[in-house]
Amino acid sequence: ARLTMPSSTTTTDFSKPPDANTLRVLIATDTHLGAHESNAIRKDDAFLAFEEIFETAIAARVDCVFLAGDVFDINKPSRETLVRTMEILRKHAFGDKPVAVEVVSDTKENFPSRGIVNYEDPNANVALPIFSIHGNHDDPAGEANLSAMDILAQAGLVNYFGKHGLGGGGAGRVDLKPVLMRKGLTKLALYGLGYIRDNRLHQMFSVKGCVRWHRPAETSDCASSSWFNVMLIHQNRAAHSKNAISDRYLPEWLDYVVWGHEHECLIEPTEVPGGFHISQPGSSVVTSLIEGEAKEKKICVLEVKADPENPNGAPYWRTTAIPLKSTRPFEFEQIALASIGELEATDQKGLSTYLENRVNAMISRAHKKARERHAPKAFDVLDRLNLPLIRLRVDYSGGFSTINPQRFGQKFVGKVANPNDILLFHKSSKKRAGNGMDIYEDMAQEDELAMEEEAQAEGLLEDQRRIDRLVREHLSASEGLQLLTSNDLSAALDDFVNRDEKTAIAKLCLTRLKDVQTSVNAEAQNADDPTQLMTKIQEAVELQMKKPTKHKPVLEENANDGTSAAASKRRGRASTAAAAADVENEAAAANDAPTQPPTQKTTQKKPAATRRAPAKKKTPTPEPEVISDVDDEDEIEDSDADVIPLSQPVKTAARPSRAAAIASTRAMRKQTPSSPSEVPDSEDEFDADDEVIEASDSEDDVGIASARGRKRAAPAAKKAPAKKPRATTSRAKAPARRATGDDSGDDVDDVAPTRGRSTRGTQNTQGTQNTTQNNTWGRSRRG
DNA sequence: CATTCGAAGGCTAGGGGAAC
DNA sequence: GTTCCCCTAGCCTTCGAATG
Repeated sequence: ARLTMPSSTTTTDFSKPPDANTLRVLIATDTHLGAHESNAIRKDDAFLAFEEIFETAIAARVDCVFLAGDVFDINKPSRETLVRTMEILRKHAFGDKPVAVEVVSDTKENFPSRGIVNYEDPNANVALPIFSIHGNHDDPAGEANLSAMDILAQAGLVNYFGKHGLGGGGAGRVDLKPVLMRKGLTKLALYGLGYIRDNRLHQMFSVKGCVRWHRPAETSDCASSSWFNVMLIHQNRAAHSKNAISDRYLPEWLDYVVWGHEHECLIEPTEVPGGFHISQPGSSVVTSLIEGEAKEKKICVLEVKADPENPNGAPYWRTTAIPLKSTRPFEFEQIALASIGELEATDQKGLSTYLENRVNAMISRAHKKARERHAPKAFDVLDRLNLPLIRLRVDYSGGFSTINPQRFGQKFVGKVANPNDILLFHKSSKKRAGNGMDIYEDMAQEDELAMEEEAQAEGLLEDQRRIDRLVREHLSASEGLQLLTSNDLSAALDDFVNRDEKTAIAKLCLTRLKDVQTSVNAEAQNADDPTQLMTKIQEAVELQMKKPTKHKPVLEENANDGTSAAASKRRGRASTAAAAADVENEAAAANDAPTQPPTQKTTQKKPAATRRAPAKKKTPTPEPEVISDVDDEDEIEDSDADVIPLSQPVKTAARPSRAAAIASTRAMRKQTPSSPSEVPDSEDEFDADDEVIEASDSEDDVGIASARGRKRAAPAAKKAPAKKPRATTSRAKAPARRATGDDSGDDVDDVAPTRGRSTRGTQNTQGTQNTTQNNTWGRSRRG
C-alpha cells in the first residue's frame, strides 16, 4: 500500500538537524514514572529510562516528542515522583533553541485546559514541545476530572491532549480534533485519544456518531491527503481482553498509529491491510515479570517530509527504532520440571540445585547482554546493569513439589534485583490431566469450582435483576418517578453498588435536573399565558422523561453489537421518532431509527485495494455545525461516515510569535500597566479562510524559526557548538556498541532489529518497510 | 507480683479486580 | 489466561492497664 523511495541521506544520522521541510518526532510510551517506588533497588529505573528518552530526543535533534500515555505509574503520583518528573522535563523541554514546528489548529480546542500550546506561553521558555495523552494509570479522576498530566501541562512542561468529556448522552461521544502541525511544507495532523475504559470505547465505536473524526478540509490549495495523520491511542490491543480495541475501528485514512498501553515492544510499524501502520513502542521500564517485557525496550524517531515537487501530495515518512540502554536487564525463562530427565519428583535437594544452576546461567546471560550494550566500565559501575531482573517460571506438574521462592531467593541477594520472586511455580492443566492418578480428583475439583462460579455468576445476575425489578415495581408507578426514568435509576444503582461509584446517583440526579431545566426554559419562553406555560412545561418534562438513558441499561448484553436494540436506540437518538418511543420499548425505537433519511450521502465500504482518501469523496463543508447531522447516518460500520471536515482551522501569522509575545510581556512589565490588547488577539485571525494556507506554505522554515526565536537568535547560534558534542557522543555510541557486542554480526540489530524485515528490498513485495536501516521513505499511494 | 484482658500492630493467605 | 496489587480477615505477638 506504500510506495518507497530512496532517502536523500545515506545513513540514519541524527547528528544533523532535520531539514526545513522534515518534521522529526521522537515517540515513546508507558514510561510509568514512580513504578516500584518502594523498592530500593528498582525505584530509579523508570526515571533513568525517562531521562534517556529525552537525552535521545535532544541528541537526535527532534522537533517534538509524542508520548502515548501512562507517563506516570499511578493515578496520584507521590510528591517525589512528581518532582523528579518535572525536574527531568524542565531540564530537557526548556531552553533557548527555537521551536521549528508550528501548531496551526485551534489550540483552545486541542488543549482546553491551557488554551495554548506551551511554546507560545510567554512565561515558559520551551525548546522541545512534548505532546502527550493520558493512559489508564494516569487517567483523569475526581470531581474536576484532572489527571497528573494536567499538573505537567499547567507547569508548561507538556501539551496534554486527548482528554475527552464523553458527553452527548447514550454511549457517550468523542470528537477527535487533531493538533495540526506544520514545519515548512510538511503538515502533520496529530490525533489523540487518552485511555477510556475498554467496554465504553468499544460501545462508542459500535454506535454511529459516537466517535467523530475531524479532518482538515479539502481546499484547492491544500489537499486533505497532504496531511500526515498520526494517532496516539492507549487501549488494550491484545486478544486477551474481550473488549480489546481492534484496529478495524480506526479509519484507514490514518497513516501512523502509536499504540500505547501494551508493554511488549513491537515498535516496528506493521501495516493494517490496505490502511495505516501501527507501531507499539511498549513500556520503557519493566513493570511485570512476564515474557513480553523481557524484550529489548525501544523508542523510535518518526520523520515526515512533504514532497518538495508536489507539496500537496502525500508526504514521505520513515521510522528509526532506537534501543534504550539504561533499562535494567531482564531474563525470562519457563521450564516444565516433568520434561527434565535428570530430575526426580522426590529429590527436593536435586530440584533446588537444578533451579539454582538455571538461575545462575540466566544471570550470566543477562550480564553478557548488558556488557554488549555498554562499556565494561559502565557495567561495573551501574548497579542496575549488574543486578538484572530474573524470572524463572516453573511448571511443577507431574508430582513435583514447590520450594519456597523467598528462601530460594536468599542465595541471590546482591546478585539480582528481585531476589524474592525469581521463581514462579504453576501447574499446567494439560499436564495435570495427563497425570493418571490425579485426573479424577482434579476433574471433580474443577466441576465443583465451575458449579460454584456458575452459582456465583447467577447470583450476581440475579442481584442485578432484582435491583432492576425493585426499581420498576416501586418507583415506576404513576407517581413514583417524575424526573428520573427507571432505567436511569437502575443503572445508577448498579454503578453505586457494583462499581463502587459513590456519586453515581447524585450525578444522575444533577444531570437529569439540568436537562429538564434547560428543556423547560426553552419551552417556557414560547408560552404566552400561564395556562399555556403550564402545558408547555408539562410537555417539556414529559419529553425529557422519554429521552433515552444516559446509562447503559442494566443487564444489557452484546453491548458491543451495534445492531442490538439498545445500540439502535442510541443510534437513533437524534430522531424524534426514537425520542418519542417509550424507553422501555427498545425494539420500537430500533425500528424507527433506520427510517431516518441520511442527510449526507453514505459511503459504502469498499475493498481495501480500491479505497481512496475519503476526503476526496466528500464535499468540503465550511460549517462545523454540520457535525450533528452525522448521527442520522445509518452506516455503522463505515468509519468514514464519522469523518467531519474541520472548517479551515489552519492559520499562520494569526498567533503572536513567541518572541513577539515575550517582547510584549517584557514591555508590559517595564512600562506602567498598559492595556492587554497589546498582545494581538488571535481570535479574529482564527476564522482565516483559504488564502491562509497558501500564505502558510509560502512561509519557509527559516521564517518560522527566525520569527519565533528572533530575540534568541544569537544565543541559539552560540549554543549550537555546545550541543554538538552531545549529539556526536550519542552517535558514537552505536559504532562502539557494534564493536563490543556484535553477536549477530548485523548492525541492523543495533539500530532497529528487523524480525525478517530487511534492507534487501523486501519492502517492495511486502510494502510495509519503513525502517531505519534501509533509509527508505514510505508514502501513501493516495495523493 | 502474677494473671488476665484488650488494644494495637505485624504477618499471612486468600479474594477480587485491574493490568497486560 | 496469567500476573500483580490491594484489601480484608484471621491469627499471632507484644504491650500496657486493670484486677486479684
